[in-house]
Amino acid sequence: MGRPPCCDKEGVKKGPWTPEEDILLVSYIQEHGPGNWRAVPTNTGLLRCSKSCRLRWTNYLRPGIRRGNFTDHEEKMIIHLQALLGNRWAAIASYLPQRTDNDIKNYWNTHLKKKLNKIQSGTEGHSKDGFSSPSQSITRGQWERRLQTDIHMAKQALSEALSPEKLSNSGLSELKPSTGCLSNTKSAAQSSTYASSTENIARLLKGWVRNSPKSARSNSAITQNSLNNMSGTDSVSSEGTPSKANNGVEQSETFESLFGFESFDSSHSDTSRSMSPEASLFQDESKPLPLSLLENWLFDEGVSQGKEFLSDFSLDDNAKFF
DNA sequence: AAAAATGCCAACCGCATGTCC
DNA sequence: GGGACATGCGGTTGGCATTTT
Repeated sequence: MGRPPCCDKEGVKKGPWTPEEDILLVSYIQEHGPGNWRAVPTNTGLLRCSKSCRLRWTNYLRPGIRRGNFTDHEEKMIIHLQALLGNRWAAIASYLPQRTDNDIKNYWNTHLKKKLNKIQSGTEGHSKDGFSSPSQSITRGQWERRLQTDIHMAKQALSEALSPEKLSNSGLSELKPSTGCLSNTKSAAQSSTYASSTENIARLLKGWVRNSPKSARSNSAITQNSLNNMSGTDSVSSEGTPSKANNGVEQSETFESLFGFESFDSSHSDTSRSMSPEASLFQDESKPLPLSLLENWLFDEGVSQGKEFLSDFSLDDNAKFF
């Protein structure tokens, strides 16, 4: 059966975090950087299990998180990615660096699933608008060709995007992690329905990011390790990561191309430009999922449903409903 | 105004996966 | 190679907030 869960210990507190706990956690991470979660409860005196600490940090406290108010574009991204990837929320979140997997999952379960159900039931049997049920969709060969075309275009865009001249022309080389982080934190505080206590913590984090490049760097290493695989790579230099940030922006465009997005909305542009350290790392050239990987996966047996769905549910069609 | 119903989201749980010795 | 431990991920739930009756 394996070992008992870490949270089974007696004296481990559960339930909502208090501002005091948040501050304890943040100040500890400020000093030591994220990671080694096992040691966090002991070293901070928090009566929380390590998992709880990690979750609290990654889903709530870490800088650069944007909360609430999903934009139309984000909605479309999520819908499309969900069709592509299924309920792989962490993978989906890697394409929306400022959103946590938990946030996206919640949003999907509470908003988008219903929306889509409504749409699908409303259009069932009506193939006009190009929105028919999967069972009567175009043939496998047709959608595979369509998909291959998309992927080909995306690859082309990617290679263009990653060409040196494009990278140096993007004007993002002045991007500094701290500024990005600050703006993100600010926007998070503005747009969300945070409890005031959490806003305080956001302010605390602002100061931290500004004052502690070392911490900011370590901080960046926590996000989406499975995808980023950033072990030992100092991806964020003390002066920021112009090239990688650029890659991120361009890759977003590439992804946009893959999905046929016409343009990112302003909020997305802002996100890209004011990217937090971890956000820029998300956008490192090795992540999110490389297209080739996605491509391989797409042609894997198990995802035919998603592909069928995609073939019928293009973003353009979908956009009519949002 | 109060009770009931519904929505929403932070947090928990347990399994999967990665890493280290 | 394999066991123990640490971390990540996705599904689920508890409880607060909001809306409806």
